[in-house]
Amino acid sequence: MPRSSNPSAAKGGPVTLTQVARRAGVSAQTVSNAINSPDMLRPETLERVRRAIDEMGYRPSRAAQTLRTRSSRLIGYGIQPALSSSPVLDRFLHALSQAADEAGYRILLFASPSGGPALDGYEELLGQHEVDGFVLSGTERGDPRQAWLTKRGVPFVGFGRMWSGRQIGDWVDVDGASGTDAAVEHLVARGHRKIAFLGWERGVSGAGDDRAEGWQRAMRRHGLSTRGRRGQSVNDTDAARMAVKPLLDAGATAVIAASDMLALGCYQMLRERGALPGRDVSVVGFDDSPAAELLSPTLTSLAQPLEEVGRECVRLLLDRIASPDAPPERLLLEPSLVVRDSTAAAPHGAAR
Amino acid sequence: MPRSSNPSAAKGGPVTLTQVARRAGVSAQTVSNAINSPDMLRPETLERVRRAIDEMGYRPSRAAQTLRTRSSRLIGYGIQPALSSSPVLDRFLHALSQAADEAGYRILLFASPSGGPALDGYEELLGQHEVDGFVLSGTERGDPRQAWLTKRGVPFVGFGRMWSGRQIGDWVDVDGASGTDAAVEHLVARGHRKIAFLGWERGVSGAGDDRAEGWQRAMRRHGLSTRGRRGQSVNDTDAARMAVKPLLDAGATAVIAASDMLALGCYQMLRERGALPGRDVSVVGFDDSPAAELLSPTLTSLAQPLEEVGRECVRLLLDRIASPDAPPERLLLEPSLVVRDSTAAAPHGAAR
DNA sequence: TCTCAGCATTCGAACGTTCCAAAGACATTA
DNA sequence: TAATGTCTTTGGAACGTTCGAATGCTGAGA
Repeated sequence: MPRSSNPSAAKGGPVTLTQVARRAGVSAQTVSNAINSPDMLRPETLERVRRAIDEMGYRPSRAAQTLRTRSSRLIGYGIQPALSSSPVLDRFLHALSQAADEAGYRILLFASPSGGPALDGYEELLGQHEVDGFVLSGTERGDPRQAWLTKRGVPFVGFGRMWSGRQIGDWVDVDGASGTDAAVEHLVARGHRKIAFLGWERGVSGAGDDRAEGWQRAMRRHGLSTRGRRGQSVNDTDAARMAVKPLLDAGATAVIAASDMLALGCYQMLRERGALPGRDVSVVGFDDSPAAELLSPTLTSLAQPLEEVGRECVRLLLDRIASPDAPPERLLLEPSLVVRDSTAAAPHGAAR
Repeated sequence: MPRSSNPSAAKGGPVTLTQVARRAGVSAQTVSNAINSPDMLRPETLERVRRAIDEMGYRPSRAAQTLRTRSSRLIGYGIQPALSSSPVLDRFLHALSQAADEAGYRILLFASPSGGPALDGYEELLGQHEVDGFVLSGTERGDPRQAWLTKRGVPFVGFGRMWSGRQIGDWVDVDGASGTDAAVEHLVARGHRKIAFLGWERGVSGAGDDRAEGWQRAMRRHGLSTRGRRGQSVNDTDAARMAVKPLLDAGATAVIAASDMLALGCYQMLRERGALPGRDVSVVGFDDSPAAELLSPTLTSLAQPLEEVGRECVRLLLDRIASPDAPPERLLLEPSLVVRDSTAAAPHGAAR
């Protein structure tokens, strides 16, 4: 017999444990056991209970479970207004939500006001015992949240490491340096030697410095000079356009940008000079934003493994909830280079 | 005495209603009343109870409230992978979350699989009585969710109207036609006559057809011809680049695009022809995505009032929860034209 | 036959809140 | 004084689940 489509709406309120128990001819506790520790039951009884559950379309009430077990199976996430306008956050949120679902948890959103993360929202969710833990993102320099949560013994995981001071708590992050390093490898393999880096100003963004660092170390490893090959700009196509100019003037045959937005600025300057990205100068972006695929020529970019980040955030958080005193766990994941049309072999004669 | 910073962590479990009652020298019920219907208490008693609540840092347990009142004060939102890659959704989510917070509700996320909205997630949340209602977005032609939810009597509000068949349930939407109409007005006031529209293919997107419609009616109102002024493209800068070419060849001095992405394609084609957006040809985008401000020249674009949409979604949903049988309410909000550098007076001599 | 495990199941209580009905306090009126 | 009414407060039960301890059942060993 197929499960009836919506028994609970048919009459009265929702189906309860006790009703299922009556139907299966067992006690309520046994039905509970059938769900939570099935191997405690005699196979025959289990089968009978399961049939009753199925026929009646029973679903345990989350509220009652939460009340009794003191665990809501909810993860709090403070959503910030997209000040950084990172194309990453909403994809991350989907990945996070999916990973949580698979673990039997859900994401509970609350609005974090703009202008620095306030702690009020966290306090309120905790006070009402609504969540079992938090996932933080958009962590800034001197972010107070980690210390605050640690002090109260609240489980949390950050997406993003601490960029200043000592590390606190668990986190998952993407290894930006390793990404730009791989981009250099990719370009070197295609004959490029004069590889420039276009990033943000030094010191304002930990992630930005990290990405520059990877480029630098890979260049050094190949014995290539980085002098005069590093440009700085704010995250704005026009500023990027200007910042990339001296790099091109110095003969760079490839540019690695710290974001797709910056890469777009490179595109504009190249167009102005009558040069074609890919054919004349190779360009690599960072984040693999939706635009990367839509630009023409399509943009080679470093994709953050957001699904994996989401999965690992959930895993680390659940581990932390299970054992609050275990040593902190930190995970650095590799971005992957998505090669598209904006990178190709170095123009002949420019190789050295 | 200031409220102690974290009483519940100090010792034992969280503070309960009964503990507060004991301290204030009243019954538990009275404390409950102090919170839910304060004017039932004698002012003197109320004051005493309030002090106790404050001193002990009491917060009601959401789980117990939910169990007793059968209302979780949670709103479900099925988050979809950003297939449309609309820059709108994460800003909407923040607005929604904020509006919900202000009404004492919260947003509960669940992952909706890609490739069409499946109903499983909705079923599961309902079965466990986790949410009081849903907010839908990314509604497509023939979306089954509205009918399904209506059949089970579940409150919901859509962000986006039904584009095919008859309207079902409450919704809030942005009046795209009114937006493009306003864009035409803006351009006409600056002397433009040959105003083209670059949209998506007819019939694939209700919102797209709507935006075209507004352009068309405004043109007609001003006695301007639309023949040969409408271009079609998929949402891709390269396709847009090609699609806008014949429009420019036909002498258009302004282009209204159905999305910022399409507008970016216009920029590219203009650059190729040595023309400058704003000075030579005016361009208007749609959605006011973060990129609009970062392009150079900055892009005039139609901004959706997302904060208002979020607020109204919550309001309509709560109304629906309060009175399930009230007639449906539908709201069409106006986008606002954000004027930047890509629109200016028509070049002299091209005015007619 | 009796005792002792081991297993499967059940019983009673508890989680923290709100609903409902009833009790108490107090002033007003007959 | 007793009856009536209004305003404030209280007691007991219930929401649906899981915890901990206790029960009944079965067969092995003495």
